Amino acid sequence: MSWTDERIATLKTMWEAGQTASQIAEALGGVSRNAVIGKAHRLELQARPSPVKPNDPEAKAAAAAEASASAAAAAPEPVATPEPVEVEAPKPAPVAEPVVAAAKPVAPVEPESVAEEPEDDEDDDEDEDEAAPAVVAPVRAPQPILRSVGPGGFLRQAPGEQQPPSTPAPPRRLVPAKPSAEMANKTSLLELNDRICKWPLGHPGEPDFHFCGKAVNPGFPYCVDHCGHAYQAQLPRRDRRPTPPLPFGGPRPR
DNA sequence: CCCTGATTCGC
DNA sequence: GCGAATCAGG
Repeated sequence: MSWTDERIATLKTMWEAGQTASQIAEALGGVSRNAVIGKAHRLELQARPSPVKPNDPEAKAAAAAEASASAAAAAPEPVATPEPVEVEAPKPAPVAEPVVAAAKPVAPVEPESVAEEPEDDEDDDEDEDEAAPAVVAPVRAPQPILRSVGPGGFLRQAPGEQQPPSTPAPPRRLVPAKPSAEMANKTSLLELNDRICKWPLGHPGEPDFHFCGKAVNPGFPYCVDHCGHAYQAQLPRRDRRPTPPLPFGGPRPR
């Protein structure tokens, strides 16, 4: 498999959405997790909290110098470091769980259809083109956004808990228009934002996979209807439904 | 063990 | 440029 534009776009999107390399690899198909990571680095996509990342430049330099034993000739070590600098930023571990993955790249689209955005480019905020069919914002999400609810695990989230999106007006990017009639009115991965329902419909990778796309129940990632599915009171074990509904329709035949 | 991402290095 | 092998933390 080669890195086509579509595949690269999917990689970028999913990587930035906080999907793990494994998930991305599986969604893309035909590539390994390593391939995804390698490609991501080559694309200079970067800086996802890594388990193994050394973030102390000093230590890193030292380690490097040590490792390359006789390599470097002159490496004047900056020994002067009066203040221990706290570089570490507290990073919330990605909670990416059964996160929804993969917008299957659809048919290539003709360039002219996404040519420009002529109108008044001034849209300093929430005046999103709600009804606008084609072009929407990027999935720039600081943290993994999508959570689903497993049969036993109920992810509760108080409305106040959710960070109000600190990026109200991310740089607007153009995404390909819906190339086919089937995809019209379907909300794709590329169109998710903070105020539309992210409830997945269908299965990732399938042609008609899309998201609910209705307006969210404020403070939640889903619309009111789907919040009803996602957040349920914990029932006593014996009273629980024998087959708790899975958000994605359960395991898929492989 | 499993997972994760980073890095290296032969191709 | 690509990705398997390897490393290393959780």
